[in-house]
Amino acid sequence: MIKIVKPNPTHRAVREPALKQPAKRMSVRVRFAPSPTGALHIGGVRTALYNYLFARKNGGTFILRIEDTDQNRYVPGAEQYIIEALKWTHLIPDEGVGFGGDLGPYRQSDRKEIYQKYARELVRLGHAYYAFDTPEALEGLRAGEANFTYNFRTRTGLSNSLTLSADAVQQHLDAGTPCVIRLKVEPEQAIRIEDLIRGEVVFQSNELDDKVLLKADGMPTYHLANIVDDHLMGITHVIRGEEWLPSTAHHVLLYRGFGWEDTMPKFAHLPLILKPEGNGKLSKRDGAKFGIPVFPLAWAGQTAEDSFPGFRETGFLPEATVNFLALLGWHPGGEQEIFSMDELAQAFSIEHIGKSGARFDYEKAKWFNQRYIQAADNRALATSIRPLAEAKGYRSDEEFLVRSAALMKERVTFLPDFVEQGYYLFEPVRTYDNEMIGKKWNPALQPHFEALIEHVEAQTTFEASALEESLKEFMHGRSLKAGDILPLLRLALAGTMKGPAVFDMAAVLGKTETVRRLQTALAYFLGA
RNA sequence: GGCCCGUUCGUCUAGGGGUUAGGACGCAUCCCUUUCACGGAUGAAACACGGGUUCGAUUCCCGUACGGGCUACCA
Repeated sequence: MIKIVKPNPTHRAVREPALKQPAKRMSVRVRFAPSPTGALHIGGVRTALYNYLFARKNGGTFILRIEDTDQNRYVPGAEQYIIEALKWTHLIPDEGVGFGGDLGPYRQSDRKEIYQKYARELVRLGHAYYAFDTPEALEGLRAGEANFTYNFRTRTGLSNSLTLSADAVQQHLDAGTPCVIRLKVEPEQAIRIEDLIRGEVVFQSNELDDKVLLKADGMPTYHLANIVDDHLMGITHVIRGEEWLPSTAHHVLLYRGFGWEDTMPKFAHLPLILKPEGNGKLSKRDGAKFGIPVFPLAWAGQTAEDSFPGFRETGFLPEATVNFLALLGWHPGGEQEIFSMDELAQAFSIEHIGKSGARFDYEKAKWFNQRYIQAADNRALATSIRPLAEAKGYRSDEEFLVRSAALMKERVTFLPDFVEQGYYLFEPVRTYDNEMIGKKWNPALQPHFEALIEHVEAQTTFEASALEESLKEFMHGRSLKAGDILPLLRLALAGTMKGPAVFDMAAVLGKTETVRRLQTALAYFLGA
């Protein structure tokens, strides 16, 4: 693997192109670049996953860059949330905020001066210009004409360094008049993009507006920051959501303007994740609407409306979450459904990413989780169950949890189900299935049941198969059918007809507890 | 409105000029099991529509419809 060492970009002269190596000889470098405006949406996790898998597949580098250039939308804690979410899903960046790396800083608010320098450079090169129009003035224009755009047609009648005299511009700059820097889009150009997922996409520059590159507060917009950073960080492939496709033409113009087109990254625009029902892309509000998590981790916002449950808290295993997400919009062909992270990385290719939006299928997500729980090691499950048991004040010793996990793993969907559906392994029966008791119990059974309790009490070993053998012998001796006694035994131990094999439950519960439950149940049966 | 993207079972998808259009989730039935699950088997279920091109289109091209995204000094 050839590692290209680059000098610190902040010390580099602006006009020098940073990277001259042909793209094909560079090792793959991809970035996940979320904005810390709140909890990371599950779609964002999928974007991170695809970037991660692409990097892994190609022996490349996966970078986390925080795009916090909008000071108004900054949400405290969001950055930490993003990092924690990536860790939970095992999408560990090789470089980035919180992960080191030589091409930082990786937080855009820490790179403000860099963008300003490049923005001015683009003005000098004639591909950008200062604009002094106030936001209010532009709003007024939009109010008058709904389709108003700041472009090659309208800019000649507006207040900017293209229409003002050099002196007037200098005066404004000296006086510190608030201004932005805009991209100067030249008309009559066709901009072709070779998208790795969609093929050729063509835009006409006449349709494009003169995007703001540097805002009046000195911060760059996404468009400028993204190009400057991708270039300085040596990004080879931009894998991002489809919502960015329309602005990619502007991005290409920026690469051209800076003279970086020969090292421009390749683009791959991912299809969106759609709502479970109805139209449109999955949004955070859909979580409450459909009663499903749409975030990897729970998020506690300022208000109840801004607080959301997460996959983790719902009881999803990270591996199942990743597997589910990976197949939402991508499939390698073939008939395999269950993939480990290594297998995903091995099988991954951008060519197999679908073009159309993928509906968020929660039933499928549940199925994956169930499969992963079934396949999980009992001891690993015990570790996951322990905090849940402790939270309820249940016993949580290793061996007991391991045995409980073994009994319940094939009938749960989520981690908390172990202590909720299977609560009777941890605490006495809360409610009995009266309908079933009505069907199975009759007073004539009382002496047999009493004898059963004695019989159980007399057991020397308390292991499932021995117990089963012994009880079957007991029933045979009294001419009782399994159907006469076993359902009642189950009801006594669990209160419900659902659950693990009775003898397994008895063994896990232990003799003392089993006898106690039989006694309690008998009293209940007699009273019922 | 304008620009851009998309459309195979209900859902996620495989496939690709000639296939009984394959798999998975979900659903239904059956088997296993004196519980519930797991597992196994079977079944119902799809190429949006209209024109081309072609001996032949679900597959290629063009329209239409429908869906989606973008259209900020947000990302």
